[in-house]
Amino acid sequence: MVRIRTRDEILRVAGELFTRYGFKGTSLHDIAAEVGCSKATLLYHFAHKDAILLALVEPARQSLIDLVARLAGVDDKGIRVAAIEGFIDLVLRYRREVALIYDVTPQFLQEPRFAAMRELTEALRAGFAGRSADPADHIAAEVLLGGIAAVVIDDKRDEVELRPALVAVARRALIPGKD
Amino acid sequence: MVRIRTRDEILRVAGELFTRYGFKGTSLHDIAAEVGCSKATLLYHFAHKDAILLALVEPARQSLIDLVARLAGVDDKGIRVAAIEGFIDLVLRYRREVALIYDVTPQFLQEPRFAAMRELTEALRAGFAGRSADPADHIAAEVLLGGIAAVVIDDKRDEVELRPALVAVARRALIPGKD
DNA sequence: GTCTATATTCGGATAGAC
DNA sequence: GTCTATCCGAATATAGAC
Repeated sequence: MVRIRTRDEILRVAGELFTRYGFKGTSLHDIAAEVGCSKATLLYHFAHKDAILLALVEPARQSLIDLVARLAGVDDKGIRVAAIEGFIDLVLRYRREVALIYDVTPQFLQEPRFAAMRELTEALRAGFAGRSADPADHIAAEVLLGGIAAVVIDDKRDEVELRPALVAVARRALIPGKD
Repeated sequence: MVRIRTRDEILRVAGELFTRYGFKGTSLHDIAAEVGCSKATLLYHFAHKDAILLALVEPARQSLIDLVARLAGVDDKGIRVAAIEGFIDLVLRYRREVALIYDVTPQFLQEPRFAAMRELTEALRAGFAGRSADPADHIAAEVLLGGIAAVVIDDKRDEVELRPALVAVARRALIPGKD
């Protein structure tokens, strides 16, 4: 039972170090030292360094897939509110993972498993824009998508304080006549 | 006259490569090969790799200092519009430099010359929030600041199309009753 | 000012014993 | 499953000739 615990411990430590020093700023040596094992042990549990990060962000990626699938079933009238609240809930739940993904972008967008991420964020963007074809709505959606992500990464406030403020600013910016 | 041209050429090439492959993704070898000189020549003109990037973003940094100084003289009534338009004009003018700064953040925020950048963006943030003390206004300002930066970095549209859309979404989001 | 050659450090990854 | 030892490549930076 020590076996499985080592793997979990690697993920825990790597998550902390990647968050604090960035992915490139954290070496296998750093992780091994903190875990109290050798680099070889790291690479017994994970094929390579990238695989550690992939494992860390996998739950967030799955949640994004679920959200996009759910939005596909929402009609045009409710799409903006559903996309805004769904996205904000998602990034607040996975703040650390969002920070990690932004840290390694765009390098990881070439990873096969992350190539599909483009389509996912594009679907989300369309939801923010209320499925409008107007470029101005498209741009506004991008501003909010990027801005909300930036805030959950940098801001130290907790989600209880952030959530209503984020929802409010997104609604003002994206839904006409709602302020 | 070849002397000064080599330095300029290094900056030109480094700007391209940093933009395309990122700062860490570009080695001195890469730059030297593209310029057609040796790594040693690079380090004759610049003390180290970081100095090349600092030189590239210096004009943008100066413009930000100027903008913040200008905003200090604007009264509360006009501060939000002045901050919004000033910031958007700035980042549209220095799109490449903004992308570079975001690429190397937060590592470079520890650089002495860039430590002051925190105060600068904080002043800008206060302007976006209309100098309000309400945390919700603070958060909304952060969303717009980060979102606008994200768009000028990623979006391929030209500034003629981006500028009015960015100003419009920022005004809707930040200035009550103006949509 | 520019070069070649090299020092040095560091990082990811592998081999093979236990 | 975990270790020690080691390899290999990459990258920044320096030394010294021209």
